[in-house]
Amino acid sequence: MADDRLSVIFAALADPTRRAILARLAEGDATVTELAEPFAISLPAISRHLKVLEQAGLITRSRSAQWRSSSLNPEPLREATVWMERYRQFWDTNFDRLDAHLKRMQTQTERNEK
Amino acid sequence: MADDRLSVIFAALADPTRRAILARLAEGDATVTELAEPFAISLPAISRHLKVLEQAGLITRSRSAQWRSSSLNPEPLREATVWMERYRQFWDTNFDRLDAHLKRMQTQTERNEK
DNA sequence: CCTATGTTTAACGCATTCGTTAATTAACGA
DNA sequence: TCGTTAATTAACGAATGCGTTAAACATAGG
Repeated sequence: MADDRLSVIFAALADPTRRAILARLAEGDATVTELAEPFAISLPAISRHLKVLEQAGLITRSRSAQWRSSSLNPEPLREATVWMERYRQFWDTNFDRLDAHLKRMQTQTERNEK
Repeated sequence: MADDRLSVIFAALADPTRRAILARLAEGDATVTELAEPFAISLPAISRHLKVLEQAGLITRSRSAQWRSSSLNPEPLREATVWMERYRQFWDTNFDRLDAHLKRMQTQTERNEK
């Protein structure tokens, strides 16, 4: 994987387990064990996923006694979205075209039904 | 890599060469050779990148004689953004300002094009 | 100090990714 | 038909990703 920031962010998001972890953290901070609970994979595997998310800046971590709490940091998601914004105009216009197309189809169908 | 749709999309975006190809295609369709030109990598490597982008649905391809033209399909970017929208509420308050800024930019661009 | 609990690190295997060069396929055009 | 151009496929190697189990580390608390 390339080591530029956006690549690291997208690569971190390219795993469903990691996206699920982010979804869980959106509901509140959690320890490693809590985060691991819904998954059928080992604790070390979760630990690695957290490291990936941390390196992408998507989570921050704090220690309290032997527990390490993770919390969501959505800033990289904003960065990723900013990058995609360049294409928004593109997809909006495509949608307009698709929408118009669908409307024409509908009109045609209605005519055929009469 | 997991084979769910979002994972495939994010994985496709996790490579700077592929993102550069998308950026180029935003300016208009191009052949494989044209797309390869800015990069110091071989044509087969570009061909593979295009395959990855195609499988992610980010480009569509057409053939005319011996040239294969690629064109941007931004729909998967919309999907990725939709996924990220869930986290928008967590984003930096600066984001609202940025978003407003981007919207203004777009409106301005649209005006300029008329 | 010893043990239990939470988490990470080490060491390994397997699959995938990304690049290469060489060979192959496809289509045009003299 | 033959040579040229465009692109893909084949075959290979090095690096990375993701999982495992076993061992190590860190802290609380009797």
